[in-house]
Amino acid sequence: MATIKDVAKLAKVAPSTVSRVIANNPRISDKTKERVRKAMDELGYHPNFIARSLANQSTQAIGVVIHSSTDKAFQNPFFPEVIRGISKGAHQKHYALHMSTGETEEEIYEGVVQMVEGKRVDGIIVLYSKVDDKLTSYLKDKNFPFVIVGKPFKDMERITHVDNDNYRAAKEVTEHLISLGHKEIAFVGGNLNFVVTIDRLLGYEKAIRNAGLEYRDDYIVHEEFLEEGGQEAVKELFSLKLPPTALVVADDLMALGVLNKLSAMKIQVPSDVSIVSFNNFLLSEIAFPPLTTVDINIYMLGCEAARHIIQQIEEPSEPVKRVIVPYELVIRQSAKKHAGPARILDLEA
Amino acid sequence: MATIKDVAKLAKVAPSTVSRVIANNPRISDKTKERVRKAMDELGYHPNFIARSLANQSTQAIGVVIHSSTDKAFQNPFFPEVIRGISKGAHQKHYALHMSTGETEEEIYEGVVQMVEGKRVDGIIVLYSKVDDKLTSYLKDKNFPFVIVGKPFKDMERITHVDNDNYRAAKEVTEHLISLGHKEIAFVGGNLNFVVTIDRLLGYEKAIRNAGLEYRDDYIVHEEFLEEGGQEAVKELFSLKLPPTALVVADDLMALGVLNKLSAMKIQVPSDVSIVSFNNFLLSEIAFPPLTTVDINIYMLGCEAARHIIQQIEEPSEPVKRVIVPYELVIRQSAKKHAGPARILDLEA
DNA sequence: TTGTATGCGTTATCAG
DNA sequence: CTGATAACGCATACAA
Repeated sequence: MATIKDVAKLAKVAPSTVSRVIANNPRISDKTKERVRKAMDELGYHPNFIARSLANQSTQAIGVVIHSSTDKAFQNPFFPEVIRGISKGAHQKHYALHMSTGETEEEIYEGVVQMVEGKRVDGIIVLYSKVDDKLTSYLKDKNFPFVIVGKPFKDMERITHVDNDNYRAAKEVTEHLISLGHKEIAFVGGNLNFVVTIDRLLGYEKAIRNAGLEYRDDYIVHEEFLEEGGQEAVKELFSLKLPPTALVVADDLMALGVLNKLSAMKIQVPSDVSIVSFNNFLLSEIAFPPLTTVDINIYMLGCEAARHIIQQIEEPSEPVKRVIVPYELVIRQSAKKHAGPARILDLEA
Repeated sequence: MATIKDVAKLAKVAPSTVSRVIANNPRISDKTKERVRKAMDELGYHPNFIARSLANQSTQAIGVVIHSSTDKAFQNPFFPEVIRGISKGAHQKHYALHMSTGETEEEIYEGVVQMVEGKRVDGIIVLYSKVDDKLTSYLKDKNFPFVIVGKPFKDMERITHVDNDNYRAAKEVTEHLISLGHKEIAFVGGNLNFVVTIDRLLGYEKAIRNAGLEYRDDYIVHEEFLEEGGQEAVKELFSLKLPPTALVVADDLMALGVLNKLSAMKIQVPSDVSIVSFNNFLLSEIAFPPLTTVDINIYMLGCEAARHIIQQIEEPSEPVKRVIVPYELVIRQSAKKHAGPARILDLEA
């Protein structure tokens, strides 16, 4: 394989000159540039990235960290979509992606330490945010460039992150349900260790309280995924003396699970119960009924994360930033005006 | 940051000795090993991966190539699941993953060339297989280690690949439908440029012909995704003089789209029409009705791909291999015995 | 069993 | 504008 020296020899210049041609250094005459370039393709020369990285102390690669791959939620389409966004942002600046996953939390932590200490990446994007995360603390202590997709559990003003305003989105979506005449609104969320779940729950609560509705603990359900356990959860929700007429579900995939259980229980959506959820995956459009959902713009989340980590890498003095990606309520057919008993109550009032 | 020299100095040995300790070279006395190790953690030393790569001519990283990220199919859960498998296989052997994506086909091709020529990876896993693929030819010509997930379009016996027997799976699943009494069976597939689509179509055809049923062109529909266009496709299928009573759908996500259109058209699954599909995503279980589908074991597909590319990297004389991952027909509720007019025909016969 | 010297392919510093 | 030369951090052949 041709090296810089071979090119130098063929073009009858010094290796350093070739290096400068690669960098398109303006202090090289056009004539020699020409000559060197000719030699380069004559030899099919491509610079060795590893050698360059060593000399440069920069890899042009950004590390991507995802939570444990054993997690069922891993099959969530959030992942490919955010990667797609990251790729876009990274590609523009000629950065590549580097991943080191593991099964256990400890394994992934070790993997990240390896990539940081081993200098395999210039910066890191953490694709989740959870309570008391060891990794975040490590990165912060090391003062290694990183950004979080989501809201940091702590040190928010000291960690660059890109997030949606999940609190407001949840509030808004709940208010949407309220404006539709619903009063019995339940919340079906995911793992409370993730900050996003907390935010959405809080937004839901705020809307409920603002509207003067009762905030009931038995209307709050948390499930990793709507399989066995979740089945029970939904069943319980609808065996309450006062079952909900509407559901705020934390994620489209979960909403799909809810839809399934409901169908099995002969409960119709949206005529018997309305559902709104989050994320707007491709599948939320092809669900039946198509889901009314909050489009959180996952692609942009990824793209911005990439742009900002690169900014931080290339300009270390860059201040900490909080990037809020806009969301949009996409009205489809899973939520509609409440037309049950509660309405009658309305008329009586 | 501490280097090997600092450790050497502190432990009062030569740098080369430290290097040998890292490699756990048996020719170093336990006593000095001890001393060096102590120095290592005293300094918080971690080897520099880049430097090591340069000296070694090996990066311990494997490149992962996915098809154009603009593709809608990118949101397909196949992706995270196969990555999960790859991670598993790679992690065991201490390999990391490297990705370089692009929007256009040309961009991703260039990205791969960069990672190959730039020596950023030791081998490559190509996560798709399509007709006349430029990339495959390049890798083959370069004689660079790579494996394909799927069946190579050509040079099958000269390219290591891991695949399902999609032909047989499709045949079997079609026969399942036939055994259920269906005679009007349509095929809803994806892009015919992908070998997997071709294989599944062929298996379907074989089963149809074996059973002495008519192979009808108007029963074959191809859609990227069941959005606008697909809506039409399904509609047309069911406006035929003799509409199908069962559908073989090439992918669960598409099946979900079909389910949606059918619901909208008031066609019931499985009472009016049966559906079987492929992949067994998480969502196929939570669809309504839960999908009868072929579990192609995506995780194992990824895991085996990783294992074999690593084998090929570490043992270049390793022969070309064809790895067939088993599939399994998962019977759920989207397909059942045919009980319509065709049955009456049976009785008449 | 350990140390010395050299190379991996670039970039950067300093002369000229 | 261009050429030597020294890093970058580690591995390894050869010596001892």
